[in-house]
Amino acid sequence: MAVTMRDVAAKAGVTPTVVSRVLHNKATSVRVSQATAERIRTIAKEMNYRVNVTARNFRDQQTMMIGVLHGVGFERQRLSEGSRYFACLMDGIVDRAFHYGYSVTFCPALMGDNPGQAVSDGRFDGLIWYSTDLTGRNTELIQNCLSPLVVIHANESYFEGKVPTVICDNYGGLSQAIDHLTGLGHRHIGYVLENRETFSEAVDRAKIFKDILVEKGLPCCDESIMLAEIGLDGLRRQLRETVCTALITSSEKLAGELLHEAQKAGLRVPEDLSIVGFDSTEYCDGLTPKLTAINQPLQRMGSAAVDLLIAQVNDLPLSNKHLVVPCGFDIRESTSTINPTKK
Amino acid sequence: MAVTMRDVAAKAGVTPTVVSRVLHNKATSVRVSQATAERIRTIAKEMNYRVNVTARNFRDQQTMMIGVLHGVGFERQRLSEGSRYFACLMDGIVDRAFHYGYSVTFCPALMGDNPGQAVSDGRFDGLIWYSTDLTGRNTELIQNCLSPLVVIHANESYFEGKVPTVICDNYGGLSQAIDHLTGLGHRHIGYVLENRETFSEAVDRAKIFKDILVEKGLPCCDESIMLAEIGLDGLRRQLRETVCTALITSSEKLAGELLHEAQKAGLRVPEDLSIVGFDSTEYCDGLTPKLTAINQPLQRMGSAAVDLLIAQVNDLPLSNKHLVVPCGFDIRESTSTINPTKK
DNA sequence: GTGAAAGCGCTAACAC
DNA sequence: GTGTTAGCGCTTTCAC
Repeated sequence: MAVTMRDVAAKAGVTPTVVSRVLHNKATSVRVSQATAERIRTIAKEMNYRVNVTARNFRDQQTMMIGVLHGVGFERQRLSEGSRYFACLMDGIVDRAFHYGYSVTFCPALMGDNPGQAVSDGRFDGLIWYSTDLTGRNTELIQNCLSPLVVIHANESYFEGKVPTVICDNYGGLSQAIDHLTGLGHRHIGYVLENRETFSEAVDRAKIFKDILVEKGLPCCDESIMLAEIGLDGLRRQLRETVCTALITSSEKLAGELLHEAQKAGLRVPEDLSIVGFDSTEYCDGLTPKLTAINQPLQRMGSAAVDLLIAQVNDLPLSNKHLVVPCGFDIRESTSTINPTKK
Repeated sequence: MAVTMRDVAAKAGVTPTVVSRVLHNKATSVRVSQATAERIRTIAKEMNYRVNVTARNFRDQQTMMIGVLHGVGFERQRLSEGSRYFACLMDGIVDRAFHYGYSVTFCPALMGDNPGQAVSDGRFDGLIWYSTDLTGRNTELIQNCLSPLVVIHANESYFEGKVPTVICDNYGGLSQAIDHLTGLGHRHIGYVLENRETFSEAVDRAKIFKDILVEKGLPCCDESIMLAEIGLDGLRRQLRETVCTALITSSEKLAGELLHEAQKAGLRVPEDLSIVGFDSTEYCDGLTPKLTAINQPLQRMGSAAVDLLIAQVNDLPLSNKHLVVPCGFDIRESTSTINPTKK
């Protein structure tokens, strides 16, 4: 097997303690003779000794690893297909974790149906929870978790302010989208979200959306909020029958599906219907037409979550443990003025 | 801190050994009285005991983790931008690793400039090396690595057959591309690769490409192989002056850049120039025109690498430790018959 | 300046 | 059926 410190010590005629001091002691007060130190270093090199980081971490009761999870009730997000939501988040998380010298791990126990053990057994110094579902079981898991953690897509009011959170400025993002659409002449604007009440932030955005409509004096009725029934006749019917001339969706993934369904239903986008997505990753550029979208700065949010997490792990003071990151707005091709020939 | 086995044992009036047996022993011959077992289980539950997986793994001298790295001399691949090359590989790796119960880790020590320590210090049970550079320093690193490993993008002949490898069938892939192009009437076909000799497989493909041209009796000259000088006048000059009516690139990333440069140089694709990429991820669908590409089955290659790795880690016999995965060919929009009006 | 001892949490081997 | 011992590799505390 691999050569250990004991082996080096034996060959150098000293104890492991000395070897440890020579090779790993942080600067101050090494108190080993030059000669011994030199000998040990030479021998270590000859024997090709490498410290066993796992053993050290075990002793130090740390792992230098961050775990990533989404809670239960969902499939793991794909990196290779569809929206780049998760890819953006991961790039942001990994960038920042590396900056601090931490690893980032995909763990089957964490991403399975029952992460209860893995979230608390010490195999991760901290966790980043990018949860779309902040109801029932997931709330419970988060609250009972023993490891330091940060939840992305939750705001301060979740978890009674006890758990650090990162979220984008949904109000600001939706406002920009609505202003853009009204600027193009739209007045009947709808919001479409996944037909699952467990998509917590999508639901929150619906509420915010309605508030903004009211504030701006735009028509706001039952029909302003649509639950997507992707792939079903229901959705196409909704699309054909709605009075809305423009729709904002809760995610770019949903916008992509909506776009597809609208086109299958014979609607032209943006001539007959303007669509605005949420997220605005490169995925939007690949759609036809390219998707105009509220820019949720996912990379920055991932990085910010790591900052919050590392501060927690190291007991650093946090001036604010609930981050709200501003949204941008990226105009592409899926929105336009209302076509007077509609219907 | 977290409650340990010792705590449970104390409360139950037994030794940790018994607790370990009751809670974790695999089925057979537990040899603990029903009563004791029940008592221990109850107490463990009450105390909310969770086994410390890190400690167990340390004792077992394993980590259940797979590390991913690309060797030195490159930046870490982005998941969120450009080609989905790395995203596909990762999805394939993670899928299969999870199937075996292994975690997959991005480790800064592994992805930095000097992975020498991390590749061998036991923090990973195995490594997946997706190396574009199989020259000098990286070859050395791979050969001196103490952890089990698999190299993606290397063929049997690298490392004297000692290191397990996964690669796509470059000959088959390039043949399909060339057949497709000749079928459209092209005879002068070029191959474009990154202008870096360290892109080992890109260089290998150039050789294979020329062999195929010769086999099929197509013109093959110095100009058949072009070194990309993306963003420089050089490339545009190459594009304008080449006799080639169709180009095959060593990667979809390069094809994307080439497409861009060609269009900036005033060439229409595919009317004036047909372009075929390599890889064929969703990235190809997002380009304009959509990129026709040789399909390197990256996800399957990632999964296959994990299979090879796990077999190695567990000392299972391997009938073949050099996998060659067949390529597909995806016709999209960037190839067509030769436009007689060219130039 | 160097060494001995102890312990991180767990489990396998070996008593009894 | 249960306990004792020992050790995975490392580092810190304390003694000399």
